Amino acid sequence: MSPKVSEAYKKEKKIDLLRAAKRVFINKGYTHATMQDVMDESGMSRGGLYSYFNHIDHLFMEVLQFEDQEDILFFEPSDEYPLWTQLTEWLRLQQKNIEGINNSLVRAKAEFFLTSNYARDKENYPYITERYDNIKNAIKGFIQKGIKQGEFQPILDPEHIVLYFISFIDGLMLDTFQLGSQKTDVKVQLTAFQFSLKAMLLPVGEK
Amino acid sequence: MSPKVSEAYKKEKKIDLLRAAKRVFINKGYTHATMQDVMDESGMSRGGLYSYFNHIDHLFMEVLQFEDQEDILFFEPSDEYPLWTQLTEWLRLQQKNIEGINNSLVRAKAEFFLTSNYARDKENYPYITERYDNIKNAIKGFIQKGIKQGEFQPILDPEHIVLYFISFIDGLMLDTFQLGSQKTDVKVQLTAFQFSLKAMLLPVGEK
DNA sequence: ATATTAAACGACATTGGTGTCGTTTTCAAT
DNA sequence: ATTGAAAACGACACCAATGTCGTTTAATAT
Repeated sequence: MSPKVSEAYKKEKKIDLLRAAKRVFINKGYTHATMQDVMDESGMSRGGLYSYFNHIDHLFMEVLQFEDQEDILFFEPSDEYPLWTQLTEWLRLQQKNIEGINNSLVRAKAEFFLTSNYARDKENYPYITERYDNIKNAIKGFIQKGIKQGEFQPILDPEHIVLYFISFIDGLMLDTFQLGSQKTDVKVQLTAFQFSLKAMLLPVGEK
Repeated sequence: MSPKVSEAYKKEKKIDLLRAAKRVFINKGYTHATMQDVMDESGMSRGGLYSYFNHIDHLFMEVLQFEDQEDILFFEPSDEYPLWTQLTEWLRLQQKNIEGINNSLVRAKAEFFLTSNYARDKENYPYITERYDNIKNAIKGFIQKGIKQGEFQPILDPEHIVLYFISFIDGLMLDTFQLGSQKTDVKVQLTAFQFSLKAMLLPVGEK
């Protein structure tokens, strides 16, 4: 009856595997990563690995969830600083983020979203859509808070600004991954974007 | 000595194959397309196909070149209309373009750029970089012409505006491919983008 | 110590695709 | 018609990766 090891042990082991898998996906991307790679990286045997994850898409999706928790938190508005300041701060952070894109899952994610049948089956796996909605709502909430506080006086529908926001960031990531950060000049693009945002949001107290 | 068929015949045959391949890549993307698919679609045998293209990356790159000729032409400025009018016209065209993204090579291209070793080997295959530079220069030339003619009075460095331009369009395409055009609301995003451009370029005679 | 149980192992059959190569077909020159 | 060249064919050997399953190992309860 009694299991050989504790639940905690299995949880730990699984997290080890996820970490190893993440390293593999960062190095090789999604398409070229194999279960064998994860076995090698983690030291786990074939049968062992398959007892935790029955195929690589499953594994990748678990890595994503493991990762995602952090991302949304970015757009929790704080009351300490003006929202516009928080926004520019966020953009500054993104610069570092995107410049270091080769050590992130960005490439693997893009590949996964483009190629995996799981990712592309919106009916049964609404993951991508939900993800998009989550980040959209986080940013929209942020802007709406700014409106309510009288800090922003947007010229365009906030919803539209948000969509535009996301497209730009996604495009910048994609291009930077492909061409390198000095080619795409991440910093100046983010400056141009900040300029656009200012023209759209008209934050008070900004010249 | 004499070849069995004319040069013209071989050229024709090759174009047939490229067309078939293009259909395959539009339907299946890059990663999931196989030489077998192209054989089926074109009716050509295995050996025959391989005598034209020795592997699928080669085939894809030829499809791209075949396709690319059109793309750059978009940004040949005409003297008939104000450049700003041409720009808004171009954006209007892009809307249709991006909304019909499922019948284009956009997905396959993105996959190829992300995953193919040929695409990612910048040293030996500078194709991507050249492509980016070409489109960049086309748009930059367009803007500079506007400056010279006194039609644009940009607030930011035109180079930066162009980089920003490309990122946004790429991001919009990617997101739209993944989520569908009603989800990303292509039209309003392009409107927002137009607004940004206006704020950056300050076209004369536009309120 | 011993028994029990499931975690971990790794050999194996299977799959899906690749690229080659000897053969067949077909066209055009004679 | 006959013949020679090369285009088109398709069987085949090969490879890389998958997922399974019977066996081994090791932690815990007794």
